[in-house]
Amino acid sequence: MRIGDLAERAEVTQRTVRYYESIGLLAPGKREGHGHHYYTEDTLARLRKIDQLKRLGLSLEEIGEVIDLYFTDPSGIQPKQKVLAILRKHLREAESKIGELQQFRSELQANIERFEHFLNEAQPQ
Amino acid sequence: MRIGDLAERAEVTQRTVRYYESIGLLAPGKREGHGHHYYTEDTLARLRKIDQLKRLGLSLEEIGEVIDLYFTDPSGIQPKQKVLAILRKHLREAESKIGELQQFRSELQANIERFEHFLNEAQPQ
DNA sequence: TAGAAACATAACGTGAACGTCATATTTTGA
DNA sequence: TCAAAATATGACGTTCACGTTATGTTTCTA
Repeated sequence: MRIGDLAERAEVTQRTVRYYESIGLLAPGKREGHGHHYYTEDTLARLRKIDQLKRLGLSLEEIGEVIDLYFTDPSGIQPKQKVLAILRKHLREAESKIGELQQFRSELQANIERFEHFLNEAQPQ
Repeated sequence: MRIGDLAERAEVTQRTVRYYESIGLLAPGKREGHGHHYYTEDTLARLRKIDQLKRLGLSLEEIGEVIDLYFTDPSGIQPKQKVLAILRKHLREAESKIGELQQFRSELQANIERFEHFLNEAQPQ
């Protein structure tokens, strides 16, 4: 199939397909000479796997580190272990961000109180 | 004074001064003809006020919305009220982000458990 | 009155994942 | 066979606050 069909079936834009090709996430479709690119069902499966991993919150770079395993490890264990490690890292990062935001929030609250206090002094009543 | 002194006393780079001028946060220093720009203590005070507001977490755009009040309202009440409104908005945004991150964290935890479960089934022992 | 120091201005780079033209070529359908 | 549809390729835009060259001009100092 050509890029139009591929993109439609994968529910992405043609731009996305080309972008993935440009960053090496997807092999460019084969072609004869300088004509159009032709893709197979394998490319479609790969695009769908990419989307699935994106929905888990992986970046394209992280997806690039695991995607090949999905198509080389027949047991499916290796890719899942790697994804698991990435998810655990994300969990740590999320918890760290939550902590930072909570810190930021309490600083904000303190500053708000300072301003409120000042304005109450300046404008009694 | 010229930009070198100004930047040094304000503890910013010359690039920062010029950037602020380019986005209208700072009036360009006066000059005669095509020579150098000359600044006064007022500019220095303005840069210090900008820095102070940055440390409260305001973006340059938000600072642009309040900075003039600091130099036109002698009571200082108006700018503080506006900053207070912005800080309250930041507080709401921070709380919202915390909520989203907590949601994200629990989704991550659920996914991690799924993966762990699968891997335990596949590789008993 | 040079050479040095300071300054002015322009322009690209940073990060992620594409969106959105613009232009040129290929393939298809009548 | 010729126009229309699809595709290929390139390049700029998006967010924020500047950092970092690069090149040319002005001011200062010995």
